[in-house]
Amino acid sequence: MRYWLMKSEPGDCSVDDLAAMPGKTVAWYGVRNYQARNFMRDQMKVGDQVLFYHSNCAEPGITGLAEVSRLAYPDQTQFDRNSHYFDPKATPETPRWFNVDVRLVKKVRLVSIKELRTYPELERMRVLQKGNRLSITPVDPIEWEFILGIL
DNA sequence: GCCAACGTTGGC
DNA sequence: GCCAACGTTGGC
Repeated sequence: MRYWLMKSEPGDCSVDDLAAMPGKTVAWYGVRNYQARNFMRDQMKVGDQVLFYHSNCAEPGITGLAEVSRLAYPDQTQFDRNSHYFDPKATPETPRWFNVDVRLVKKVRLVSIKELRTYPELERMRVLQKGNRLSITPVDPIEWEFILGIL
């Protein structure tokens, strides 16, 4: 089993939005970065554990624990002409973008990026590295355990 | 709103 | 295949 951190803009889908979804589950559509896509398509398994992270907002940080609830399948928005995520180069026969489903396990207290930076144990986390923009990053099991310990 | 960092695009 | 230009991300 692997561990991940997945960024979501709260204006788009906050942890409370996720909690209100049927089955507390959301399709993680809209990823248009190949590295992030490859993580979902090639590595994520049902049951993988996820840190749900609010990005691009007033208080960025971890706000929930979640898990992968469905293996990657073609992102439906790539075929939708009216979608912001429409990709003219993608076809149902040769889809380019994939997404998993993510289910909220539980909401947690906000662990801000500022707080995360205070722990030497977490200084190697991808999300804390300068210039990091990747919306999906692997989390070391040691880091996962440490974070569970401070919730 | 700023801007550094990074990814993608496309002309050559 | 190079690389300048452009677009996006996301903390601040």
